[in-house]
Amino acid sequence: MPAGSDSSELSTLPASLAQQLKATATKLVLPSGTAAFESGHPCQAFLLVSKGSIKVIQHADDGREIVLYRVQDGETCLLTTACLLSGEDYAVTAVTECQTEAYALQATLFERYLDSSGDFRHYIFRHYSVRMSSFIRLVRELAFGNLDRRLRQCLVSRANEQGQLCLTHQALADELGSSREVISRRLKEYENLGWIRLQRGAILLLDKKQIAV
Amino acid sequence: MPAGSDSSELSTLPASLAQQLKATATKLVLPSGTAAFESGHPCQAFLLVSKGSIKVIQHADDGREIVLYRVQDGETCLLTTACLLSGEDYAVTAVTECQTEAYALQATLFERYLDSSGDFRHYIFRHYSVRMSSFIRLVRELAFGNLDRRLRQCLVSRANEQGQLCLTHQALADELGSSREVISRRLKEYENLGWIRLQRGAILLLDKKQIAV
DNA sequence: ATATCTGTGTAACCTCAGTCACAGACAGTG
DNA sequence: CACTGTCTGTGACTGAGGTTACACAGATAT
Repeated sequence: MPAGSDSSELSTLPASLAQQLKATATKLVLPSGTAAFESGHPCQAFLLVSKGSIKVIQHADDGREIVLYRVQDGETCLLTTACLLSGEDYAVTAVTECQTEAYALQATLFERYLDSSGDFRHYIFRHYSVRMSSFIRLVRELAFGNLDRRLRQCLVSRANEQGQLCLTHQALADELGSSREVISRRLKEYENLGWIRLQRGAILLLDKKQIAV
Repeated sequence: MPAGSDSSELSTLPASLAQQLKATATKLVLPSGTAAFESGHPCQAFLLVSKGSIKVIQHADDGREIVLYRVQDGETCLLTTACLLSGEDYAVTAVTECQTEAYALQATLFERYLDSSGDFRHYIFRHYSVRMSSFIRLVRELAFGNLDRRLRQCLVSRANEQGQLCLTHQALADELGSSREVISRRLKEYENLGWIRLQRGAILLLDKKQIAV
């Protein structure tokens, strides 16, 4: 998550361009839990998140789900870009995780920026690269990795500076495409090992070093 | 060069641009089984396959492997693009599956084309979109799907017009990130169901409709 | 023909993770 | 306070798929 830690508001874009984008786009303020877009719907606008967080989810037939990635401060949704460019419908769903501010750029405007602004292109391309790498990692973990490692990574990467996560076991299961009982079991193990302390609706990491392997 | 060469060579690019690219790039002819690039190595040039096929592979620690995607006639390697743009090393390996012709474009040249040619950009972006969708599908299948469906899809998609595949069970296992015995079992089932006929080093699809579900 | 290599068939086993069922535990509400 | 919904803990079961171990068959080389 190093990219997201920037001082928010499209900070990786030159100020003038960011200004211009904001001026031509529609500003949205989405409450927590809103669907930014849904699987099966057509894609109409390019999305730029200026503040907040949107998680992009793939649903299984049986109700399970897995988080593919997050779009946070100053980032764009790559799948939106992909859908815009290919004209396909969304194959995934996106939900805000907290109140989120975003700019929606009409498809035609998006294309115009893409053609006219080198900075904008670099910005988009850079994101593509990062996202691609993260997908590769995800595929690797899913194909060969064990849930154990994925859960541990998830704990570390989602904890705040104090090593605390305010997530239920179910939320973690949804994040990883697993089920609640499995996660509860694992977490209990970690607690017995002294790595974490479990609280209702929260987890405290006691030994980040041990967890992150 | 016969006029027909355009049909297989970078056909989605305007002829003039394809011409220009070829002129400024280095042409490579790689025998079957050559590593086009390897995990851990830096990325030095943009790759454009004009003829043949390169498979991009992710290795597990235990020797298993999974094919992430293929780069074929007229396509580019997206991970190469991603690595070039982000400056990261390759995290995967690429191996030619047959004698393959490709054009290698220096990183600086690549960036120049990206800046100067709208056609080139569209070409690159289009590919990104397609690849992205396929990754989403792969993640979905890995996270929730069963091997059965993946194997069946693989059989159908890799068969020639006569419904024949010249692949060993091991090769199929490597394609799917599974192991030989598991694949052999499954294939035997399919044969008992009358869907396929097994031969040494080859598989004959008898009932594509049934298989592809 | 013998030896060797590669590919396939199969049984027994093991592990991981998902599911079912249920019991508490905590927090908020009327 | 009791009631209710949400969250967690746990045991028992199940199934998919990976692993081990061998047998054997077709191909190729000596």
